Amino acid sequence: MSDAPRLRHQVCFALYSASKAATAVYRPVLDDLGLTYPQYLVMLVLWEQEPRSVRELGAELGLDSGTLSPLLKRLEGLGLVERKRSAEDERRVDVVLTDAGTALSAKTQAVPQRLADAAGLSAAEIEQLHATLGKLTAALNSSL
Amino acid sequence: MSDAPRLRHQVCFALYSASKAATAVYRPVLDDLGLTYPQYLVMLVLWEQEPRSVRELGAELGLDSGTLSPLLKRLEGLGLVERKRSAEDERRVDVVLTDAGTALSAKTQAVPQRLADAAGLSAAEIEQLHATLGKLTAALNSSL
DNA sequence: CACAATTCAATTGTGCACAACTTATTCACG
DNA sequence: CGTGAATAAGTTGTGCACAATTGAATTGTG
Repeated sequence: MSDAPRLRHQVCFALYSASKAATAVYRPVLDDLGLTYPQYLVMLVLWEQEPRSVRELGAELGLDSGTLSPLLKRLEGLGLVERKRSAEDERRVDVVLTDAGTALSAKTQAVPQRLADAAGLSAAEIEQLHATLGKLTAALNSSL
Repeated sequence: MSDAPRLRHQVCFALYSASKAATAVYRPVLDDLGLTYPQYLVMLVLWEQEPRSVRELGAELGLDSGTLSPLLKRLEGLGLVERKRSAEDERRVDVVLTDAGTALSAKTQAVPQRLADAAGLSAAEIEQLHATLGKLTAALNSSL
């Protein structure tokens, strides 16, 4: 019996639980903005730079068109983004922010602080966690 | 523009990406076993101790009956578990392993090693990551 | 230039996550 | 003891994640 892998010993489960807990902390704040967590991630990418094709968004976030297409349709329904076929390459769909989408950025300043407040970790621990997760994700993705 | 939170700086996104990458590493192995990752988590709990009520499984995994009820129905369909109303408390449903469910444990020995191999982190780094994630999850969950 | 291979986005289908609600059972307290 | 509160599991509905497929546009190569 003790030769079976145990739940509490699995780093994988620790990641899964931490990720769920983090999005749960964000949820009430994002609810006020009318966004889900993945929608917020897409908006973050667009606030940094736009227009972005569906493919570029997917590369940044690690999501495919099967996830992004309906998500972007919902963001468009909310009036936050617009989608239009690229003129140069008609395969591409460029996603741009509307005025409302751009304006929403100002209301999200407090969002990351929420996690930091609830984390119960020192700035140094956060920093190290962030660095280790980055190394881990890169190594895991390159092993596929 | 630079006052907007940026994707790469968000620990939340690092957790989200790492968790997805970890389950992606597990996926081909679990596919061979005919399990999804959440189904594997449920089996891990049952291999440690059974029977378990739906509520107990949910408490271990942080999942509610809305997620577990259909998942357990699928595990039952695979012939790995059985569900029966508890005799003492007819509100409860006890989940027990079938012989096939118990036997499956032997085939999962190599699963966690897969992640360790692909992680590219030292044992010490893994250990520290695990500890930090545990602290973080506990703090986040208690802040809700 | 023709046309096969590739790329991009969308769609379909399965399964997970979670909120809200329903129903059945048990518990608590008056 | 009886009834209202609490608890357990299930269902419904929405949205995300991902595999597989489709169809349109582009690219590369002969």
